[in-house]
Amino acid sequence: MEKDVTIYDIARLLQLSPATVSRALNDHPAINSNTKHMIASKAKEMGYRSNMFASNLRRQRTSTIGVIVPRLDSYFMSTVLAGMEKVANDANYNLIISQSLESVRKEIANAKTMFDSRVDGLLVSLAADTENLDHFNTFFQKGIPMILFDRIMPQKNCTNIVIDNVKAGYDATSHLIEQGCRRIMHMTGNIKRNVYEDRLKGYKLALTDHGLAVDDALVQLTNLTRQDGLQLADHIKHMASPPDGLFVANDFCAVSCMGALKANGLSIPGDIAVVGFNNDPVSQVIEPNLTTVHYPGQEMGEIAAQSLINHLNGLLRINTTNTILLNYELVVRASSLRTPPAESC
Amino acid sequence: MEKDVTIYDIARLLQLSPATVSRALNDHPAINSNTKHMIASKAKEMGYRSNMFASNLRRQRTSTIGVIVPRLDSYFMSTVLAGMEKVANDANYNLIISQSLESVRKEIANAKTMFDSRVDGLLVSLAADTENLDHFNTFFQKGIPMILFDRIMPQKNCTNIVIDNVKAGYDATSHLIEQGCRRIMHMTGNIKRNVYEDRLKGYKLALTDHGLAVDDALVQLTNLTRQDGLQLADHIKHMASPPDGLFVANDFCAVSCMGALKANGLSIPGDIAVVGFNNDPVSQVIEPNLTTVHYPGQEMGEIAAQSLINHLNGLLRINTTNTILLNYELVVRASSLRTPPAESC
DNA sequence: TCTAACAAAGCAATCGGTTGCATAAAAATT
DNA sequence: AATTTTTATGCAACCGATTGCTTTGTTAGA
Repeated sequence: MEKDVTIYDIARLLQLSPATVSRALNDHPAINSNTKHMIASKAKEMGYRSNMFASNLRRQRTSTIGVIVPRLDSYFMSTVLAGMEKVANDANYNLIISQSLESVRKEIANAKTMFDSRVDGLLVSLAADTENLDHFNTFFQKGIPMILFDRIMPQKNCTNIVIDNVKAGYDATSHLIEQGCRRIMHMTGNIKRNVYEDRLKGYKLALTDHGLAVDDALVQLTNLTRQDGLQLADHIKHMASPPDGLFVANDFCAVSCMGALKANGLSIPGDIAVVGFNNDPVSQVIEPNLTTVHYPGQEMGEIAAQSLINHLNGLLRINTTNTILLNYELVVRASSLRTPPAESC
Repeated sequence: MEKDVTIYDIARLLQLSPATVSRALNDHPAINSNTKHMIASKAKEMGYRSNMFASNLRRQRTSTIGVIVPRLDSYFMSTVLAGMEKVANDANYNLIISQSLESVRKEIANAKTMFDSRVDGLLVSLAADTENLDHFNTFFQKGIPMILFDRIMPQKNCTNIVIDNVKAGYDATSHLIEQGCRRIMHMTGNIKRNVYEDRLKGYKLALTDHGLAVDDALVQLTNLTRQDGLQLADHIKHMASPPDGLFVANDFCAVSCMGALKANGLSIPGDIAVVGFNNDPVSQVIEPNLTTVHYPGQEMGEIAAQSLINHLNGLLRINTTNTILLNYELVVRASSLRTPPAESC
């Protein structure tokens, strides 16, 4: 447990002042480059590492970014975080990650912890039941920047990073229609959340655009759990006129539902064509493989982190930008593909 | 962007010294309880929050725990992290989480970042190809405690938290044998990692204990990806004498393999009974539901974090403890259940 | 040769809590 | 009443890096 090397140690050995050492290590222009090299190599030799606390205390910043996500256990989220980590590391920022487990209560607690940890900025994807951003007011008041991604909510001075969920929902639904579906069911999550609300909007829009009626009995609002998937299959089984297409706002739930539908003797995509959302690896495990909407998590994470860091470094004001839309892609697989395209209008 | 409240502000208003305020806020016994209450309420009223950096700087500790895991995107890992977060929050510790993405290179970089962040302790689950713990030497030298969980490696002065993978592998294999399987294949991961090595050991032990020969052609070492699952199914298809039982060390891979096996016309569990590992939600999505080994991630996370924190608080020396074994459970589902038990020896 | 301009480095205060030691006041003991 | 003990608080140094301002030394220009 030997003592840490400080800039004072380096200064003493090199007969310099700590100020010079500090400036040299921070590549300050007023320091002679020979001196810089000498200091840098000595520091390395002695195994010096900067004391972030002293530095943070003086600088009044932490080089730490807080991340709050609903859950960590999705393929999508893990790619997002990988992207954020990459960018943050490169820029010498640390990440503090916490999960709200889809509950505002926990989200509020997380926000408080982040605030007390004095993060320089915040990257947030909202919990299912978050209705307002009041718990982030302390951040807004102090001018601590915050970026919302994926699960967003309009907010002054706050950049949002998303895909166009309306359009994605529209495309998914249109695809089913093109495959000959005429009674398309949609199961989605809590429509307090933009992602689900928007996908629902897109779904409805696609129906009307193609001259199909919107039937509220065909829209199921659930929590998108495995259980919900099973229940939907059961529900479909007992419907007088069951749907011939199904658009589920989440792959995992779609897959569990597919299993139950098949068990009920329905053929997919023959009797009912299915489209999911997110391109979770599970979509390629189920038989038939699930058609789904892919969007790049890694990229979303990178962009979110980079935008925040640029803002912190004064390179980009995030309050002038406001929404960044990323591209998505409808990945057509067997669960929805009826060949040849049925055109039985 | 108003100025932060400090203990000096509180001291001035209350006509006390900063020292008293500091002690009061830390519940120091030498401070009168009336004074404590007065200070506490004033602090609350003024919206005081402690400056962790000043505190850390002086105390020479960070109240931060570093966590390095192979990946975040598994159900198991997310429950582990949830458990850690819970315990850490309650004990006023922060978590810094990073993923090695199964690569030593990244793991080394993560360890360095953690070291520079001066975490008080480390919770680690090793990457697939980690062969030694040299990159943690800086921690050992400084006496920074480290606990390994799940993916472990024997190390002096380092508590390990695991399940008995040998026994679990043994049980899984025995279960298949009891269901009448006589040619049991085992697919596992990199056997540099204890979890896979041990499950393999258990598999072999079960075979010999039941008088079955160990056939190396029936042991497949892969990366347990979806692709590997598909390839195994293909391989099985072309085997002269195919197996009648399959034990895969990972649910996701097992499930992808099952899909391909079924596509090849094999019936599960009739032609081939399958057991996975981890009790991933996907095991309940596949048809037939997958028999698997469940073990409590949340609990593992809680125990790991609590042990570390106890050690940091001097309540428990982790170098005296050494291995904590958690219970697991074989969850029997349809993928392996042949009723009535076939006894065709 | 003398001064202006610039480059390089040092001084010392600062960030906000923490803590060993000293002190003062009150309570207990003789 | 005098002394010891206990309780409650204050003083001031300290943790390690940063930075505005000053100083010293050097080079260029007059």
